[in-house]
Amino acid sequence: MENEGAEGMNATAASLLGLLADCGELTGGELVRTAEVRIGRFWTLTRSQVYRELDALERAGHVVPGPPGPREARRFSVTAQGRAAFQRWLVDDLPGETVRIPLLLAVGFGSALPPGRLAGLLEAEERRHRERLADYEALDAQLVENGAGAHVRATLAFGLHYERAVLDWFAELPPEVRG
Amino acid sequence: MENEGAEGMNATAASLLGLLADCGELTGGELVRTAEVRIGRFWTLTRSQVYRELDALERAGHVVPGPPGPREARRFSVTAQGRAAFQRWLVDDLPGETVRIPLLLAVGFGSALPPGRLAGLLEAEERRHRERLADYEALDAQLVENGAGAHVRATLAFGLHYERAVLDWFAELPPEVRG
DNA sequence: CCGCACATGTAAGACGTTACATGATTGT
DNA sequence: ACAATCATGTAACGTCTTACATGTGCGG
Repeated sequence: MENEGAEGMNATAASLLGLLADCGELTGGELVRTAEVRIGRFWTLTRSQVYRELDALERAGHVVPGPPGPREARRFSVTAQGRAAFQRWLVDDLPGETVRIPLLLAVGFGSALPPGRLAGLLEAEERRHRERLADYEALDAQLVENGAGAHVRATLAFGLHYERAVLDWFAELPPEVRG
Repeated sequence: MENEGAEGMNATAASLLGLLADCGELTGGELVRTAEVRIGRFWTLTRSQVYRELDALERAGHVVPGPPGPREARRFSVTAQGRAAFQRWLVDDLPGETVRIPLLLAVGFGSALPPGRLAGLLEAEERRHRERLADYEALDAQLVENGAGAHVRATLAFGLHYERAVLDWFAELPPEVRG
């Protein structure tokens, strides 16, 4: 009945609880792949983080491992205590967003660049965003067909809005900036 | 004429070179404050990072300190070599954006929440974004009056587009998600 | 002249990333 | 049965964050 560690949980660990609460029993690798689909580019998880946090969550009693399968792979499931901790975390400790955009360094300090250089950077980046938007749109159409839940579609909708905003921004850049 | 360390530069160090190239001589504290104004929420810098990277940049010959002022505070300025390294970094090593949005965890896994809880979270977050947008708009008007450069305004424009996109997304959330 | 508030610089720890060794699986 | 391929788990590293000690200028 120990409630230790409930307060000191970080966002990465919390996201694992959310995934397990939603998807049932998963191994470390499955968690990584599932996260990519469910929250994609706006919530990254690497294997190293997953294993480290699963350890911590197990010690805190928020998850329990099933029997070991091939290659020591254990399926974890969330405990009732873990579920409660996740909900508390969402309400009490939800951190703000972190956004870091190196391209803005190039734009903000672009006046120090030889003319033409910035244009190339912008072009490449714009193409990447265009591709992402197309991917998201295809994925959304697919979700609609499969009758996916509103929550999943809402997270994808964020991606759609984000990519469109970035592309709008590109389109509005004045000629002086393009160099 | 040593060109060591040119390749192993990280994004934080690079941003300092950009700032120094653009603003002349600055101390550590001034760098932190200037960064807040120039690239704001989309490029965060903490004091610890700044001092660590200034050390590295000095060892690499990319910046040189002026005479010590009060409390050992030295004004750094960028060298010709540092300028060149910054430009190379922009073109060759510019990393992709990193975006991490904890709120999307709440939305994506919100079906596991007791009804009503998610609505409160969304409301609070929406208010924050509305305030930020208002701040950006005021700041932009100010920049126009002062006849600021196109590059500075372009970075701020990103913030405007971003905040509007987030608010649009909020507005479009279906009732099922609000719980 | 003294105390308060603030800014500076530093150090320790938490977090995220990258690169590696090892164990399974597929196809031939 | 063997080789090639891929996934898994781990360890080492780099970066970011938080919290602290120290020094400085301002107001009484």
